[in-house]
Amino acid sequence: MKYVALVDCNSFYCSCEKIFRPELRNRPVIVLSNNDGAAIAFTKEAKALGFGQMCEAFFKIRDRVQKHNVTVFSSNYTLYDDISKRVMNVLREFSPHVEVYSVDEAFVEIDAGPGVDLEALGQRMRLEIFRKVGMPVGVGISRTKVLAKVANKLSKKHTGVCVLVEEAEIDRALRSFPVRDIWGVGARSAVKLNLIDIKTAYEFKVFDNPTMIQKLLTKVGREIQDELRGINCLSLEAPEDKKNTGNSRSFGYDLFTKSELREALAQFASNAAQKLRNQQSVCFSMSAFICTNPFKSGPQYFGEAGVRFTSGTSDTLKLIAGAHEILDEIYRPGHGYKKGGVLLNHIVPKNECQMDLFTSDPSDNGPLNQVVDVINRKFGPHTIKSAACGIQQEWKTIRAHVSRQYTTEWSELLEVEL
DNA sequence: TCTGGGGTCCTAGGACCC
DNA sequence: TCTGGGGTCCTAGGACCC
Repeated sequence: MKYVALVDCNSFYCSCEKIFRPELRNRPVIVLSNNDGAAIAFTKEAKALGFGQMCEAFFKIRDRVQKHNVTVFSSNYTLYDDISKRVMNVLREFSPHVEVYSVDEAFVEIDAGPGVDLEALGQRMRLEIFRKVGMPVGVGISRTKVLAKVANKLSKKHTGVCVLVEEAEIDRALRSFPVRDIWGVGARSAVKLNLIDIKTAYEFKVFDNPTMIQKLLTKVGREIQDELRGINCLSLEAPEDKKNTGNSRSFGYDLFTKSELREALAQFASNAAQKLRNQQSVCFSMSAFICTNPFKSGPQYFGEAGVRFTSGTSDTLKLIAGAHEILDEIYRPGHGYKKGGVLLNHIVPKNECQMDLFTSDPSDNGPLNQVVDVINRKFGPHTIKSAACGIQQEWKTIRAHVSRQYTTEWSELLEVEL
């Protein structure tokens, strides 16, 4: 019999920070977004103090944070990515079929004979992950992905593991489970369902009018309904190459000059190009945008445009040139720009790339990009880069409370006093 | 002063083809 | 007054996820 487990890390970003700061055990911790702008992750101790509203502006809660002596971190994605990889590797010891769904959660296919104690299996997963990585997780086990998500949510209230396999126990759980909390049912869909008097997951499960569900929630909604009934519609997926990718950031302060924006967009284009090369792909078009700060009063501006390439490319220099071409088109003097970004579209694997009639080699600047990648992999990102990205990068994101690269930089390893 | 970043999928409608 | 029928591809927009 096949089951699916959803394993997700508790307060993932905060828990990553706490691994290396044992004195913070049972203490309130908050992690901030890029630019230290908003609070995005909270430990349960922080939530108990009344924090926990996702994306709340940091400046609005700063006083309360100090008053309650909450420890604050800037986000340290290098660290979080590395811890994430370690957690996923432990899960692979339990099953060959692991779908990494996000940085902090994964679906695990479990092939278990009758009589296997799923509860005990879930507990073993928790223990192993905590022992090997130091990360607390919750485990939900059921028959479909959607049900495993439900079980996972309930696991937080229990012992960290929740198994929903028997029809009767599934129904009991669904009866007190709001539709809005179902994976895939967002705010909009929940309103539509409430309007036809469907408030709980159980009412959704037994609502027998597929045409109506199709009309209200499209095919997506119908599949969720089937999954609630124990019918597998969403199988575990192998990781696929990204179909779109990009890089965007808020700036540390408002940018007014074109030259600053040129630097920033060059950096975003470089980062995006790097992602593309990491997955052995090329893109045929790109777009870029710059915009003003929507939280400020006064005239707003959002400028966006795109360029196409006659042949697929993942060349940093070509993408930087593309970003600059777009900037010439969309830049309007006089505005203070708060954010910008670069998006790469029409991505295909390099070896399936259609060549154009006039270019003999699709890997433009191939050797140059290759050697740049090798150097940066060995000596750290940004060791070598295009001068267009600037040296000082004054526009860069503010990270006043960032922790060390404990696991990815020799110079920042944890020191232990004996 | 200060307000995140990066994705996926589905559908409707327009452009275009014969 | 009356103006074909059948198809594909692309894009924008909506909704959702973490």
